[in-house]
Amino acid sequence: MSKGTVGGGGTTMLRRINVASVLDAVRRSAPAPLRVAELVERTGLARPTVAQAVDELLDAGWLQQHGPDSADRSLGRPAIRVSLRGRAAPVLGLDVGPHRVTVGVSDLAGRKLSLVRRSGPGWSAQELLGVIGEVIDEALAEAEVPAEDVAAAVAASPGIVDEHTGRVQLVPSVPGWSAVDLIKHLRGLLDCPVMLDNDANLAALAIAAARGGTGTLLAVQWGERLGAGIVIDGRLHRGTGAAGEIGFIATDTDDVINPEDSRGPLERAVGSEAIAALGRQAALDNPKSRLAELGGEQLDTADVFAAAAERDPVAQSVVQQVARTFARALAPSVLVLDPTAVVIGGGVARAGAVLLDAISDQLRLLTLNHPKLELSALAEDAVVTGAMRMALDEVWQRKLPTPAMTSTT
Amino acid sequence: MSKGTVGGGGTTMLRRINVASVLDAVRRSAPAPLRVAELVERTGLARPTVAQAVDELLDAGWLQQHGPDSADRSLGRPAIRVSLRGRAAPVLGLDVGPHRVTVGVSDLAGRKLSLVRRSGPGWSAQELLGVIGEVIDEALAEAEVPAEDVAAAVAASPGIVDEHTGRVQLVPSVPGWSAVDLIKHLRGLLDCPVMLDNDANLAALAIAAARGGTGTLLAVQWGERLGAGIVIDGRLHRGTGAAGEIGFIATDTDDVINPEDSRGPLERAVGSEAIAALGRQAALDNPKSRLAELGGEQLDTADVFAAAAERDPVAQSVVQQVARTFARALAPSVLVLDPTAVVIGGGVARAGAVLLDAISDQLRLLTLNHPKLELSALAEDAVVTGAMRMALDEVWQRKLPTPAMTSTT
DNA sequence: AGTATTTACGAACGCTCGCTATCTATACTG
DNA sequence: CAGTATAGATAGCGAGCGTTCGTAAATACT
Repeated sequence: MSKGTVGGGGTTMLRRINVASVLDAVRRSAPAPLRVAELVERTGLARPTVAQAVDELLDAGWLQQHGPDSADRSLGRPAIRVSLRGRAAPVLGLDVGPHRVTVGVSDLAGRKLSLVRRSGPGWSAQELLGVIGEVIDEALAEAEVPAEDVAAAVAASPGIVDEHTGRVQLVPSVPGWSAVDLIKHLRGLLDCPVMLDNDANLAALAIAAARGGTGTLLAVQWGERLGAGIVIDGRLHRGTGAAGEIGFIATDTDDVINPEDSRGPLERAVGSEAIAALGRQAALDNPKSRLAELGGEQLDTADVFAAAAERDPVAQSVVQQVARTFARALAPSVLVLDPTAVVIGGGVARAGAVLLDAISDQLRLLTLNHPKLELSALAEDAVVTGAMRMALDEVWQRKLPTPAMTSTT
Repeated sequence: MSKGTVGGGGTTMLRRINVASVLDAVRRSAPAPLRVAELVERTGLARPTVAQAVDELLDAGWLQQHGPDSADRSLGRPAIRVSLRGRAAPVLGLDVGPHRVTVGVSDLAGRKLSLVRRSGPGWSAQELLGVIGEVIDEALAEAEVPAEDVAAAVAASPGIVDEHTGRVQLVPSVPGWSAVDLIKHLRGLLDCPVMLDNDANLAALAIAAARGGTGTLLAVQWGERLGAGIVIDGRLHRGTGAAGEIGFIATDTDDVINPEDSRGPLERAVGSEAIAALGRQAALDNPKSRLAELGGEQLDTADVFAAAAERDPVAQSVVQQVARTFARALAPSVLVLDPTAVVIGGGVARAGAVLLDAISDQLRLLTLNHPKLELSALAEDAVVTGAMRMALDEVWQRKLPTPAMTSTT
């Protein structure tokens, strides 16, 4: 450890700080271009200082110059305006699932340059690696970004991810997936920092970014499996690496976790598969119900919520039971975390208000401060958006304090 | 207009940064005095820079000069050594409870200057204010610190504390306490920044500081009531203000929270009062047990654990039941937070290994990553220590200009 | 159409600060 | 009592920021 926390030094360090300050100000107002005068205002620096910093950043390729805005009809000499040159450091986000691979490319300002999704009927681990490569190529081509320009990449994988080794534990559905070192594979393709994280974590990051502001967010991904991500003041909470694994919460007083089983008690109780099973049983018990009509033999999770929305009492009772189980499982965490909001995403979130209201009613009985309960607005793009978001954060964290290197492109 | 985001500026800002860097280095090695050469090493600055900074800090009273260490027999001219002058900014910590008021005074380096505790048989709100004033005076006198020198004060109160207004909700045992604006009262006495926080939060802060390092800590205070504090990488997690209220976790599938009741389900189930009641019932049912022998009519919580430690099966079964209820209540939060360690403090923590092992066994069945389970080493001083700690953090945060950019999103 | 006004860019000057290098001070060693 | 090793003080240099003044480019007014 050379220097402590506060990076001091000579005047060149001071200039770095000021350049970083200017760059940061531009980033904050992205994608709106800024005039130099505005930068002076926002950074509190003197004009020559800002001008010099802007020159340097233009040279290094971090900023791009705009012509005067024709719509801006103000008095005096028109100001030149600068904005982030997004292509300076495009980032890659991956969402790798057993049946679907999604790759997104985003520029430095957070603009989505491309998004490519490919579905398949359950790949093997080896096939999956091939598909990943193809989809990455496709997404980069569509975004017109050369592979060597990519500044950071983040991949989302289900299961519990070890932040450091990049290894994945507890993965369902893809045989041999935990043996694959996805990070190493991606490093071979990309030659840039590559990180791997839990899909629920990344979805939470995306949702938190979309909501904006500070506070604590508990973002639940509810599909066949259940996971959650926790974002506190914009930063992901990882714990020792397995934070947010709500799928393993016990629902019954006799439940215990079997480490061999890749699914946890709560997932078995209220995962989408379980909801469908409950619906089928209820339909069998009540053959004349709307639920039985709607679903027939291959009754689906969606059918349960559809029937409940039509006020079918049989379906409503199923939803009630699901909501109750879920709320009772989540309530302790809500009490302990006391989040600003709880957002539900994933396949089950399509159920809409029927489920949300039922959960909200139950949760109100079990918590002190009742957090806002919402459905995720990002739908299935949440994970890949969060992956890009994290990659962007990585780039900024590495580039902001030291924008010294002049990467001439 | 403040300086926006990142603190940049002229050379005077640079000097402030460097001075802060030096001060920070001294603080980190407190209470050990440092030679200038060591400061040069640690800060990475040049000697004249450090020397100038040290001069400035000596003038301002933040540092004090030591004579050469007679024990340090090294060659050459002996180095002058400097250390934090703790009296530069002493802080006050208060632990206000219904039956006991504790006030501690700490110097800038974290050394305890005085600790005064006064107990009484349940004060009214008005009496409590008077007692607080007296104990503060006493503690300040013992520490030989004039009241006007106090740089910050933090008070701990049970109940849920609103960080901003300083109002307290859900306070038991002290009639009219929630109507009192303790912060305002203390500001009248002290003329320095005053903050108020939950006692469990502050205890957690103290325990986290004692443990050191990073990671997530869940610190449970287990007495008649149950509360917990969460410390993530040294920083307290507050949520919207009521984080850590584990006492309100439901234990039964039919439990609901009654907002009128100041005690929650878990407190009613395994609070010290409840443990004693369980013990009494078990003793009645098994009059020949060691538990019944030990406890007699006014059987206490301590008796239950003592009998269990002597392997009395009746008492052990009570402990088992308590541990099981507690572990089942806490397990969801452990899954979600995935803490590095869970530390149990408060009166019940005196039970020792008997309880801890039982909880650990239960928790192992219900969680994925099993956190370290420990007893708090700080005993009853935890809360006031945490209060002083938070006051210190406040002082440092205000005094150290921190240009380490906190890139939040 | 010409002039005044407004706004912003650009360059020169002075100031502060930190770094390098040198010199002086002090105590232990032989 | 000289030699040596370590630490503290001092002068010169360079880098960067801030202030001030002059200049360029557009619009508004007469």
